[in-house]
Amino acid sequence: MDRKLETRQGKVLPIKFYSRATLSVARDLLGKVLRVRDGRTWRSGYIVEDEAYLRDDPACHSYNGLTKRNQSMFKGPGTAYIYRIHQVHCINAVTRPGEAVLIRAIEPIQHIRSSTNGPGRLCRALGITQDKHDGLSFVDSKDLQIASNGEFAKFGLGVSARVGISEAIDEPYRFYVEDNLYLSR
DNA sequence: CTTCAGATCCCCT
DNA sequence: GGGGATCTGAAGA
Repeated sequence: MDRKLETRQGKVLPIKFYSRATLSVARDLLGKVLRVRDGRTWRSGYIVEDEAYLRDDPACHSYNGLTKRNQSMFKGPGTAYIYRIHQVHCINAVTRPGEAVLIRAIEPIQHIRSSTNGPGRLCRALGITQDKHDGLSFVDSKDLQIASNGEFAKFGLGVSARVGISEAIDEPYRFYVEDNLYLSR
């Protein structure tokens, strides 16, 4: 990997970053680097769209408590929660117990070969699967990380209702980088 | 441009 | 047995 790309990788976010109010974490994840190991290098992109899911939130997978599927949501701040829906994988960053941020779109940085606008598509582009990555820690894992490199340009913060849910459909818990070219839809 | 059905299977009730 | 934090392609306005 050349030096310029090395620099662009940035520093892994500490567990402290995730141990905060989920809405704050969702806002602050915009512009951070999501990366997945691909041999000697990374597949990576800037997070440009995400959604918060809270504990007392009918749209949240943990709303009815701990189950087999959502157990990663209770493994602590900075855990990756990956679930499948309709043959597609989606990735979340866990914050407080039972709360998480769904990553919905990334702007490609490195080794991205297919579209990344949408939670299912970005997981496919990065090679993220439930089998390989569910329950890993973004803080400790050598294969799955979120980092800050300080290079993402200043941006306007967009806020809207969440996408694709049938409960709590009006809550303004979706955050995105205004005018970014890689948003979903 | 927008809406809508279908795919397809794992998880939960 | 029913539905889903999705995606795609087809049809309509």
